[in-house]
Amino acid sequence: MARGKIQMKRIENAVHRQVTFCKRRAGLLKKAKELSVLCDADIGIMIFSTHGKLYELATKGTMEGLIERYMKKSGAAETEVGEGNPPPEPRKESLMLKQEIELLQKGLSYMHGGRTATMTLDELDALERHLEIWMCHIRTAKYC
Amino acid sequence: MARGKIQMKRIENAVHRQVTFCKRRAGLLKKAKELSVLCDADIGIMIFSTHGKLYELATKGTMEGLIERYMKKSGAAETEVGEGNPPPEPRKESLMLKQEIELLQKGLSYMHGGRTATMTLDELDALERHLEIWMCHIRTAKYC
DNA sequence: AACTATTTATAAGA
DNA sequence: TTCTTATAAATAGTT
Repeated sequence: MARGKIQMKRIENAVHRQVTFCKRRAGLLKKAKELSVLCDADIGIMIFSTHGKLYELATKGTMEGLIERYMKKSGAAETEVGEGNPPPEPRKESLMLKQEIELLQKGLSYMHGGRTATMTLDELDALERHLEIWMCHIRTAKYC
Repeated sequence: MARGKIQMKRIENAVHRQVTFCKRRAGLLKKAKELSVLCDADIGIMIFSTHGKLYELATKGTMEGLIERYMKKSGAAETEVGEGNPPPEPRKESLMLKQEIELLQKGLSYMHGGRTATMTLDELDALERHLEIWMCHIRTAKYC
């Protein structure tokens, strides 16, 4: 964009690439802040460099807050889609789903929280069985 | 930036603001794509308009994938919360739990419903990784 | 890190 | 909304 245009492909020279990364990253974040101020928008940006370093911007609140907002948006869309296509036995299926999710939630909080939840051996067995089945399904789905 | 510069503050005229939002949003996303290509970076952008509409960009994989990566980088809260680790920050922990449950719900409806939900390969991979970790935890819990 | 010649983005107008 | 264009801003190559 100056002293000659450049090809839109990965810059091979590593030094060159690093310099451009710094400059353009600064430019991008500046533009984002401007857009946020001018148009009253909330913007979150995550940039992972080639070597995994993270650069971030959240123009309002924290990135976590924006991520939560994002999850709600995309989650709501999924629920709508799911309800739009009624599967074979909706009532039974949703009941089973609910139970499985309940079990898993308990399992997750057990694992994460450590001491905040307790599970009986029966529940642990049930969860393990479920996990095995789920994993089996996942692997089938992946390779089909 | 043309035909006169503008003040860096919220544009009061609503029509004006909307036009600028469209133009600059497009500009920002273009710049992000360029940075991603030129410098081999992975970038996620979330833009919430004044009225809550979401615009997003993920230059690699899905936004969920980038969010997961973000959580790992920024949070001490790893997916593998071992007994030895100190308790993670409560806010981050609950956010991660929420994300994991959301992922699993999607996975469950995918398996049960068959065609009601679709999952990307990235999401399937993520779910499989989670299931493996969960199963490992379960087995540890059972025999201790 | 600073400097500019150019390219790119865009504010205002049509 | 889309196009045009004068001008502001960003930046590639250089020092």
